Amino acid sequence: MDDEEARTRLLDAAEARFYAEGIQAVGMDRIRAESGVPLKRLYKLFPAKEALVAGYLERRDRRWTGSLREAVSAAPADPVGAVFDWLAAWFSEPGFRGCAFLNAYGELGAGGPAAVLEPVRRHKAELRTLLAEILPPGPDRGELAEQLLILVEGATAVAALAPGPAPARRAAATAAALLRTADGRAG
Amino acid sequence: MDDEEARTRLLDAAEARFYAEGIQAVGMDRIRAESGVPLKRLYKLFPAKEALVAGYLERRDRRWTGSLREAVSAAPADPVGAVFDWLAAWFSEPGFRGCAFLNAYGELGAGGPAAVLEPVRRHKAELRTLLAEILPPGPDRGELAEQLLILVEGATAVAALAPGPAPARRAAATAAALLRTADGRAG
DNA sequence: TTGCGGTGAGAACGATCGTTCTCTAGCGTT
DNA sequence: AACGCTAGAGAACGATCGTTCTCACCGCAA
Repeated sequence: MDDEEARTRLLDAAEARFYAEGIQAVGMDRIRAESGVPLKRLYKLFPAKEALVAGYLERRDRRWTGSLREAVSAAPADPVGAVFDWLAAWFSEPGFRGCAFLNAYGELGAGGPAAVLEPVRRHKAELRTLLAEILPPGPDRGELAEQLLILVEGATAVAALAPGPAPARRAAATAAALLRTADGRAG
Repeated sequence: MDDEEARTRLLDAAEARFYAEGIQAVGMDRIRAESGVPLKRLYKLFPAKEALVAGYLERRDRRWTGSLREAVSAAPADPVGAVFDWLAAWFSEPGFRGCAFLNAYGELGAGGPAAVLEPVRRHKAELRTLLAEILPPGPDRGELAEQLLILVEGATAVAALAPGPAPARRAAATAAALLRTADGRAG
């Protein structure tokens, strides 16, 4: 097992445990046991738990945002609908437990380590950008993107406590009403 | 200092620290130091940390829901608008850091102690009920309440990372669009 | 064969956690 | 004055945390 594979196994274990049980609730020894990577190597690749948490969030962000971006690209006729379809599938995955980034932020607080807070902020900035990109250009674009963001976050928060596609469907219906109204105002 | 006052001071300290820093990050000794209540009395009033956390969430739920309910009652002409005005004020409070219940749920996970999970679920059920009550009767009432809930949760989640009244204002505008559309469909 | 740098397994360390125990000081009753 | 009860202050306990250290073992250059 080379460093690359060890790194992957560590991040796999970290993501599974941190997301399911919370960050503080999972010790480094659990990561070692679940990944099969010796503690010494763990600390060579991630010099402290903080680095492992940051690595977990950064990799999850790349995968999450990349997957959403793919889904949007695959449906150029209705990118907004694609976002909520994608959310519905995500909410239905076994073990879904809300947004990993908001969970981490809620757990660590605003005074948490910068190496952890920064991926959280970057993740939300990327989501904001993506939502703006799928809206038609116009003076309301930024404002509408912010409103879409609220719908996405709201559906995710509601689904965190009651998993399933329903919150995504409801948010999609709300988004449709919102965009219809905006169209009316614009045209 | 009788038991009643000790209890209040303990819950005050617990709420301040747990909300600001997270539950696992705050030890019982910090609660003792901040409240001025001896450890022995603390454990007499709350036999374990779990009980203190449950007490914190339950009291916060009563205060939070009660305050929102008051604001709604005071504006019978526009109760939905009152909800988002109330949210805007909440988001602007110093130290605002999102929904205490979702933060606790995210931190403790679905496998957390029932004494903690139950107040979280009850809080969300109460909010759902309150939102349904302020909507005009009709076949869409339940569905609209769920959509309002998504807007409330979404605004709260967005404001958690960027405090201020803006997310509440945007959610209010979205709610207005939603209700206008629903009116059109109904009448 | 001898030495050596690096690795794995896991013990060890100091800190901190939730919780309990010890000891003492005060107070009301007789 | 002597007693028993309660409560405060804080030490103590066992567990667990993040992190480091020990030591035996390996592959490989001379």
